[in-house]
Order: sequence, then C-alpha cells, then structure tokens
Amino acid sequence: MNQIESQLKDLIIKAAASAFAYQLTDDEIVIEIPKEKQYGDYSTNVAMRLTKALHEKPQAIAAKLVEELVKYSDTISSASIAGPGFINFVLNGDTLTDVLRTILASPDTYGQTNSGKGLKINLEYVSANPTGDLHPGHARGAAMGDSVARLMKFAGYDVTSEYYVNDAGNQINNMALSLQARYFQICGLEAKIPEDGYNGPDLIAIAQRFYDLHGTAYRDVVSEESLPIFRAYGLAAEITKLKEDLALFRVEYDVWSSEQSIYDRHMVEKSVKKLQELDMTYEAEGAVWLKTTLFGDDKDRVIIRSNGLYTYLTPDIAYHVDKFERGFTKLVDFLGADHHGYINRLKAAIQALGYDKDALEIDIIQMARMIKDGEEFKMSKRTGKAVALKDLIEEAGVDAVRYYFASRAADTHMDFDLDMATKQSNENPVYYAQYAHARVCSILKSGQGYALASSFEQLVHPKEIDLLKYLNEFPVVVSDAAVSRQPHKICNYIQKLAQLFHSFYADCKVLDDGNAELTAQRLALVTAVKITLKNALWLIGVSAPERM
RNA sequence: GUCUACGUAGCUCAGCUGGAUAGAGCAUGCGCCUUCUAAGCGCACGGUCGAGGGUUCGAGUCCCCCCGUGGACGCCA
Repeated sequence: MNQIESQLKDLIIKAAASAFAYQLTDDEIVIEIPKEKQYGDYSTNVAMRLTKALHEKPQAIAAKLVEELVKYSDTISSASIAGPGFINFVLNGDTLTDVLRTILASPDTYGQTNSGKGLKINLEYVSANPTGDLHPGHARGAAMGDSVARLMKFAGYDVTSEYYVNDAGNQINNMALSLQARYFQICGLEAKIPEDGYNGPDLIAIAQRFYDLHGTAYRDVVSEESLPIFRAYGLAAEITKLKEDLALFRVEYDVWSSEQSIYDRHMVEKSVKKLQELDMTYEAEGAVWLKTTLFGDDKDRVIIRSNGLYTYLTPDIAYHVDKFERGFTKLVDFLGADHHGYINRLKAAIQALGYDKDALEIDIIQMARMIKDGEEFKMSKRTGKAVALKDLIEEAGVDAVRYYFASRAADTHMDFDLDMATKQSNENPVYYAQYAHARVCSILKSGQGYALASSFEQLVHPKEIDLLKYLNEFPVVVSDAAVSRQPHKICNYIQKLAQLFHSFYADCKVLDDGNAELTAQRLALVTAVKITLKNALWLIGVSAPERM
C-alpha cells in the first residue's frame, strides 16, 4: 500500500461513515490511476460497488461521498463525479511530492513493504536432475524463482529458496554408467553409453578431469566395483556445475537439499509408516498404493513397487514433510508444465498426512519452446542435444536473458528465439530501462555541484507529475507482484517508469543554470527515479549500469 | 479419448479481486541532435480480444459449448 492510496482510502472510509453511516473496509476500495489524464490523478469506483449495499444509484452515492470528500482540502484539491459513477481526484502538490522525501531518506528500502507479515515460506524451483547441463528451458524457472524469492523478501516474507537435488534415483546410476563409459573411451577401450544413459558433452569433460586425476587406475577394475567411485565423482561434479551456472545467472539458493539425505535420515520409511498408520494405503498386485483419490487425484498411486523399491513420489513426499518439519507454514513449488500431472498426487499425499490443502502451492511454469533457424529445436538431456544455459548467457548476457524470462507471465506459452537472443539486439526491452538508469547517472554526474532540494513546490510540469504519481505506485506493485508471484509485473513497472523518465527528459532540462532551485528539485526527482529503477531491476536480477 | 493451461495489432506480449474510448515494445511510415547520453523523444498506421451462446448497470476478464495449440495421462524420474 503506498502512502497516497492509503490516505485516500482513509478519507473515503470517513466520508462513507458520515454520509451513509456505512463502515467500509480497505479491501472494498479500489484506487487506481486513470488512463486518461482528464479524469484526474486518482480515481475510485467505490460508489458503483456500493450500489447493492446501499440500494441507491451509483451517481447518487458518488455525489454524497464527494460532498464529504471535498472537505479534506489539505490532501485533495478536487473531487468530481464522472461517467457511470467514478470519483476522480486531483491531489495537492505536497501529497504527491512526499514520496521524494521517503525515497531519498532510505534509498535501499524503497518499495519494501510488510505485506508478507513475516510468513515463513519455502520456495523450491528448478531442481533439475544433476545429470547434465542446465539448458535455456531451465532458465525460465530459474529466472522466475529467483525473482519471486527476491520479491517476497522485499515484501516482508521470511522466504527460503531451495533446490532439491535428486541424487538418489535411477537416473544417477545411469549418469554414473555413462561417465564410466566416457572414462573407458578416454582410456582407449570400447565402451558404449547405455541406452538410458546421458550423451551430453558435460560428462566427457568430467570424465577427462577424472582421467587427469586418476589416469588409468580404474581402467581394468571390474565395472561394478568402480561404479560407486564414478557415481560419487560425477555427482559432485554435476552439482558443482549446477551451482556455478546458476550463480552465473545471479541465482543463489539459501538451501540445497539432498534426496539421499532424506533416505539417510529415514524420512522415507517414517512417512510411509505414518501413511500406513493413518490407513491411507493398501496393497494390491504386489505393490503398496496411496489412496490419493480421497483427495481429488484421478487414481491411486503406487508408493512401493512390487520389486520393493520406492517410486519417485515416495521420497518426494518425505521431502515435503521435511520442509514442514523445518517450520515452514507454506511451501511453494515451481514445476515445469511437463510435471503438471504431478500436482494432484503430491497435494493429495500432503493432505493424507494431515497437512492443510493450501499449505502446499504448486505453480506451473509453461515450457519455453526453443526456436533455432525459424524452427523448433527439441532439446534432450539424454541425447545431449541441447544448448547449455552457460553458453546462452555468454552470448546474450545475463541481463537480457533474465529480463526476457522475467517479463512474461508464467502461464504463457512462449517462444525463445535462440538466434535473436544471441544477436544481443535492442529488441530486448531491458536496454531501454537500463538506458534510463544510465541517463540519470549521467545527469547526476554533471550536476554534482548542486545540493538536492528538500521542498518540491516547483515540480508542477505534467511530466513531473506523471513521474511522481508513478513513483508512488512502486510499493503497491512490489506487493502485488510478490503476493501473486508474478515478477513480470515488475518488468511492466520498469518499462513504464523508464518511458515516463525518457519522456520527461525530452521535455524538461534538469541542469538549468538560470534556476538553481528548480535544478535542485529536479535533481531530487531524478535521483528518486534512479533509486526506484535500481531497486526494481534488482528484484528481477538485472544490473543497473551507470553508463552505456 | 480424459485431464489441464493457453488463444488479444504483422511479430512478442501487458491488461491490477468485472469498470471510463482494449495498451506497450518490435516492425512499417513521417518529423526531432550547436543544449544533461538519439540504446532517446513526438506523430501516424495497425484489433470482430479464436467462434458462438449466457450471467448484469457493465465482460478481453466470470459460466457453458465448439475450434486451434502446448503439456500430462508409468509399479520412469
């Protein structure tokens, strides 16, 4: 909630109380900036929303509210009725410029709110298997997840970001076998990558490092005996590489969780046992099934196969229990759309264990189709046919890639044109926003001799008013983006703020030798723009360059 | 076939719990640098919001049904 909106809401609540003896709440009032400037600085549709409760026509309600509202002339310079019953406000200058004092007083925290109320949240994203390089398809999840983590921290949540490493399943054996085969090949032996193995170039590099370390020491050892060595070595190498690539992408996790450690701590047996005690399981066809249909799943799911092994679901259930036991009140998972069918069974399992249905929220991130030479480029870790995230970053730059992925809502099917991305063209709007920041920096550098103003009565140009209003919006946008976990709202904000600044720049000269006071006031304004842009860019992991 | 998302300008996408004449970038066309960065500004062009019904003061937004696209439908992970 920004200062202006909460002020206006308070006034509307008071006005409704004295005009109708009706007690409004904050949630019932929507304040917005009208698209058309002729409708004033801010507007509300509250009169229309009250028609049912008050049994009067919206215009009549609006008229009575306005009668009350105009009394608060220290905030509102005018209030009027328009169209079907909107109330439009024009504000006093002071009301608008207060935001500059706020921003300049604590630059690093502008935009922070307490919307999250310290709620302890766990946010899991990417969690790709440690069996190959991250590719651009993972980049969307990484960009989304990291941005949402930053957003939630900014909005007052106590959020922990987490990567679940599947280091215990079948796929790790296949990775180890593939690595071993690569090693044998380097040793000059005939060796084939197993059918379910991994053909990626990363394993060749890891095998080479292994060879450099051990030479032919494992060349003549029986495969079964050396496999655990390759397994451990490969796993460590893959995980290190994951961390490095993500760090390169400016993605840092608070916690890396290991599936193996879930097993080692007997979390899996405990969870299964508890499910059995709660009578949530049954045996059939030699397997143990979980009654997920009790909680809306299409069919019951196997948790212990007839060969005695667990399915993927089982340790994952235990892992989520582990998260709850670490004290999180809410778990959020970001999954790719290809895991969509997994949502119901996992949520069902959580409920079977007695947790609240809403304690686990799973957001689906639609897949990004990779386009190369105008055609879809199918990628697969198994065949090794893929572009590594690392290569993409090197060619296109972290800023462009992160902005691109952050700027689209998670539920849109998007195309990622590899050719365009690597061209580093101006088609990516990130440069527009960064340029605005660089321009402000340039002004500030040239205007070093001036002090910033502390009163702002001369900021009355329409372009200045637009900027002031929009600066006021930032905390609302952050809060909204955090609660809805939609970082693209920050991108929209950045784009608009940059546009307002560029437009202001064209019309208003900041450094004016003939008017020191106006210069000082405008310097304060552009400093506030710089701070806000920088904070907004930080939220989506994009740098704010001083010059371009 | 079933489930689940999506379909908005030539292209990529916004559109805040239903609100005023549906927006932006790119592309296209025309203007603007002796003045703080032209990676910029201004103007123009561009739409049956996939089709059809319904709900109400009001629907791109909610409901139903078609059409199209992606994804998922394992005792794989």
